[in-house]
Amino acid sequence: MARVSIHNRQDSLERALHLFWQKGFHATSLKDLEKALDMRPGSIYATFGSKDGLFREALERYARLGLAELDRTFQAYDSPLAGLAAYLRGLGGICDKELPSRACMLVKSLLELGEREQIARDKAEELLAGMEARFVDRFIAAKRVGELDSGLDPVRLGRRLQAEIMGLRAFAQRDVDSAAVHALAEDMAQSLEALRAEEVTEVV
Amino acid sequence: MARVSIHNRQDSLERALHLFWQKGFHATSLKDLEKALDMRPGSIYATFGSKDGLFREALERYARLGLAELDRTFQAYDSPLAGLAAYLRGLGGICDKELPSRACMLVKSLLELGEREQIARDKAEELLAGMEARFVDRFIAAKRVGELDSGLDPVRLGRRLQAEIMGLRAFAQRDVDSAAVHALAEDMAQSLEALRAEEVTEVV
DNA sequence: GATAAAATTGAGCAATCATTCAAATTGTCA
DNA sequence: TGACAATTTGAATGATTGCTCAATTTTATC
Repeated sequence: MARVSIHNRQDSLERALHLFWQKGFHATSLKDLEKALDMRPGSIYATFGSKDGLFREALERYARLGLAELDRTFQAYDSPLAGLAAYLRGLGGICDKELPSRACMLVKSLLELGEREQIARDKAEELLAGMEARFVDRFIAAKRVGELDSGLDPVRLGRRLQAEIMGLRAFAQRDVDSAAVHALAEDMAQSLEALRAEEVTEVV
Repeated sequence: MARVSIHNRQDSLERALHLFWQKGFHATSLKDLEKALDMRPGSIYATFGSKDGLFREALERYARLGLAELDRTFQAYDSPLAGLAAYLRGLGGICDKELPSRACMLVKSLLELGEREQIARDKAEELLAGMEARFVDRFIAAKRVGELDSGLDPVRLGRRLQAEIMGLRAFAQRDVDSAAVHALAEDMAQSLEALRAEEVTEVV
């Protein structure tokens, strides 16, 4: 007994995500969003509460899709270390894709947002912590199957990997050759594979 | 035969740099700048032309100071590799300092600025290219003195190092323990030192 | 002290910002 | 078909944006 919405929430979020990822929070105006979502201000506010709220939901969608891709890569490899290396090598092709930005949206948000957007900032931090946890988890798995020397700290390795990926994608945001980014990712992947304990190489 | 300025240009730039580095380009308003520089809009525009122009000059100041610190570190070490590693370890203490931001301002700008601020964006790219060149130069020097295997590519190593630093500082922007950042920098420094060719270790 | 030139002021500009809300619209169910 | 309620609309809000410029102030030089 009521009117039904003509907009699909996930589709709207996808469009908003595209804009926010490309232009950042501050440079994306409500006018931009109105056009991209084909919604008038009232509808946007009735649906998402505020620009901040819409941004936060877009952030969550970004992280969810990113984690899904991460897991998809990991599941394609029996070896945890090989999965991580494959993910890095995949990022090497980031310049060849058509993306709103080559930099990670979580990092862009972390660097852009200040105290005035504290809630969204906290959300970005939380999602980054989730990504870190995923990396740490893979290093723990690698240790369990004997791919990693028992002296190495999975938490430290996970953080290091996250920092490397942040750096790779920030570097890729520069106006550089795709080949340079491929080479960079390859170097990072090889460093990661060099962690492999030599005693169990036959497990690969 | 004319009135003399009461403002020191470098001092004004330092204050503007502090604000821009902390809040980013978009979140820094002219009102903020007027207060920080203790200048009225007319004076700011007469001196720097535009918000964009002021930002660009602040960026240049940031890069100039950064390069100076880089060189200062390098000059303190005879070994190029040791100098680079020391710079990395120094960055590990970034959480302990009082800075407008722990992230690199060039990276913040690279990620935040879009087509509408193309000129400032190009400036950030140019300055980042200059930093990369400095790193490459050190790896070339390391190769010359035999610290580096002749098979390694200094350009590739320089880019890798820049990406690592970008990642380290982006990671440090997260709400993490200072100790985690110290450990991260230490790990990166050790990876760098692992490049040292074993035949000439006595040069250190 | 008069003059000229440079520097500074700050009110005010048009444009844009995120946001609100009363009114209009639309689909559902009785 | 009529009534209800969720949804959408878009004009209008007050605040803020970057910026301009005529008027004023200041100081060196004659």
